[in-house]
Amino acid sequence: MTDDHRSGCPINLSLEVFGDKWSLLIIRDMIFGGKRHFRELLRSQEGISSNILADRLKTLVEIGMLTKADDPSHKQKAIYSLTEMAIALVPIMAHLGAWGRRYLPVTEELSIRAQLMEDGGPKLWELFMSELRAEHLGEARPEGPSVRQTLQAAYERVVARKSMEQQPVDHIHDSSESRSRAPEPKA
Amino acid sequence: MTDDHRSGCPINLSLEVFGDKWSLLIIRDMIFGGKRHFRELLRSQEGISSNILADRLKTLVEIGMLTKADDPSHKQKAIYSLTEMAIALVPIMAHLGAWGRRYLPVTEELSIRAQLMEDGGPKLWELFMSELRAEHLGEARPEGPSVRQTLQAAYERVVARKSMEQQPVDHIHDSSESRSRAPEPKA
DNA sequence: AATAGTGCTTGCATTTTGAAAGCAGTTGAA
DNA sequence: TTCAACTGCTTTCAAAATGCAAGCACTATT
Repeated sequence: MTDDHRSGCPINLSLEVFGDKWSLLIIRDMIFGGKRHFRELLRSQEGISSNILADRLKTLVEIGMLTKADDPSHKQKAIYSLTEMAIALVPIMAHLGAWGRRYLPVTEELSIRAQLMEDGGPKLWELFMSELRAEHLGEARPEGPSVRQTLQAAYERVVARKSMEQQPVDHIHDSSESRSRAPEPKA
Repeated sequence: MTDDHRSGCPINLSLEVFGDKWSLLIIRDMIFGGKRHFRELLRSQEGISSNILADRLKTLVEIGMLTKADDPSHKQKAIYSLTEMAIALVPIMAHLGAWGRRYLPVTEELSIRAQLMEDGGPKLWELFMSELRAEHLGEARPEGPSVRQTLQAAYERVVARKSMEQQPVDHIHDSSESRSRAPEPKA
């Protein structure tokens, strides 16, 4: 049972599910990064540690946002899949990305996907969701180029351009991350 | 300063702002409940404790989601106001509510607002946001009936109906909360 | 036979959360 | 003028969550 919720409010219940700093990032990496394995998810931008990842994956499976299965190619590999419950978060991800892009100090390369999602609007989100259903639930893959690959390509183009602009040569002498908003104070 | 973010990803940065169990509930109570004072916010459905509330309000003000001002009517009262940054969360609240309603064990009375928001769609959200800008930012109030009052009235109608349906008489003999989905197993 | 994965688990220190009580004022009614 | 109720918090201390580092029992590759 364990039906001890703080209240039956849908917003509260949603927060009980992913009101923490990691759960949504795992879903994000599965949706936008196409990650399916533990070790892949461990290499997140934000550096989740293995015990936390293990705990969250377990919880997400219990809740019904993910399913876990054996990978036929490797006896020790597990494959995690999104359920419809998790795929239904795509619009929320898009809104969160748009909101963060507008009000928070995002970097250009890590927010280009959010921008494309925002520009694409609900139609693109639906297409992406169909694609995810194909990948994770065995449905028929929609026609046309993959949304995830399109987003990924845009990301890589930004990374390439930025490394050209700032370091056309080969020696790296600075590691400060450039933000796409709020340029350096003039010291 | 304190620019130590885990990454410049907009979803990550959003979670750094309200990736916890309480911050969004405070915003929810201000948006949908019209609450502006500490003691009002303390009486949340979920029972936030005063130290957590104080801490979150402080953080939300620092981040720029809220502003704090003296209440002219009482020398010890503070009034909290939403900024545009917080008002821009209305669509996310709507999506979160819709998602929770679909996948989690919500109660009917606490999810009727979410249903009306979902039915109303982006047009209603925009109207609600205008109303909040009037209330919190001093802009001109949109014409027509108040969205919040409409939602509140619907909530009260459900509460009234449910208390009629289940307890037409006066003695209460059961305190189990009825959920609007997942009826009791037939034991 | 050695090396590089595989999904985790185990300690253990640090940080965050949470319930309860308290506090220095202010206000409104008797 | 006294007093109870109310104001936005703060303090205390226990419990829970988080996070880093290391390790583990395998499996697959070379």
